[in-house]
Amino acid sequence: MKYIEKLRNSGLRPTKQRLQICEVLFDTEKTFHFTINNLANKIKKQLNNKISLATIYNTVHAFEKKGYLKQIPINSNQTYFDTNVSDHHHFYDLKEEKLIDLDNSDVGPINILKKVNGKKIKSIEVLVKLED
Amino acid sequence: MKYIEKLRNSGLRPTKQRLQICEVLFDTEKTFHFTINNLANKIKKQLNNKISLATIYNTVHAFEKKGYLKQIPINSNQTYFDTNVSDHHHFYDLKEEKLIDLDNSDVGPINILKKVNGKKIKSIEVLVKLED
DNA sequence: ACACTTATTTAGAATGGTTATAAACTAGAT
DNA sequence: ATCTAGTTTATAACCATTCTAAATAAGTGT
Ligand SMILES: [Mn+2]
Ligand SMILES: [Mn+2]
Ligand SMILES: [Zn+2]
Ligand SMILES: [Zn+2]
Repeated sequence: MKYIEKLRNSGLRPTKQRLQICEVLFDTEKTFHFTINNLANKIKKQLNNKISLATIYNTVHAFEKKGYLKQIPINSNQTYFDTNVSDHHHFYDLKEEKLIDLDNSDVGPINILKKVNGKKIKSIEVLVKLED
Repeated sequence: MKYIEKLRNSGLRPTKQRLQICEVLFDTEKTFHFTINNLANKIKKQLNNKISLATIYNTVHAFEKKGYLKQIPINSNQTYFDTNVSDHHHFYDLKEEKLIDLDNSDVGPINILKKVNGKKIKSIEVLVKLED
């Protein structure tokens, strides 16, 4: 399996559950945005065996910490994650409650002129809300 | 009282509770960021009478809907609000878990090149995460 | 293959921010 | 003063997320 090495190199044991979650998350043509609930449903459909919700939470957080997933800052009752971990931004369609990727090239270069004493910039994220 | 008209014009009855919350939120030199929990504590300290948590939630949401407060898109277990309703952006200090305003002039002009069929841009919000 | 250690999975309980409920109260209108 | 719709309130319910602790599985050494 192609994810075994990736997991081992990250200090994560390549368990059956993690490998299956990898398939659901990363064996896709395109990257996508999801909530834990979305992911649990997708897993239920695609896989024959059950993975407990606790494991899904654990795995998503482990992958996020290792940089294989990104959390998207957005106000929702559920946390949104992104399998696209490159630097990029988002449209948020308020009516559809859907995220749409904005490549860095779709947003002009962003220059932060203000500095904060002793802190450095870790990330810059742009959220563009859309209405009809 | 200076908030009575403002509330009436918004179709909100100027109740004692709403007027007091207005004072706590808007009778300040500087604008600030808060969670409902923050606000409830501030109210407890500044006021002699009690305002129920339900009323604080109701009022904050009513004010948000009327445009007197802004919700800040950020990943936290609590929702953050802003008494600064002008177009502006934020630093988020990951260690201190604090928001810092970024004026529009602190961020170069942002030009969104991508368009979405039949949708128009409602807002553009930049979140700059800070680490040590 | 076996024993041993440590990581992981799991069901279910607990947590906690937020929202819903429905009864008491109040502002504004007549 | 009376009426009506809006508001406040205590409390319950909701529900995404985290915690717990016991069972299971992976890795390591022999
Ligand atoms: Mn996380
Ligand atoms: Mn709201
Ligand atoms: Zn994305
Ligand atoms: Zn602000």
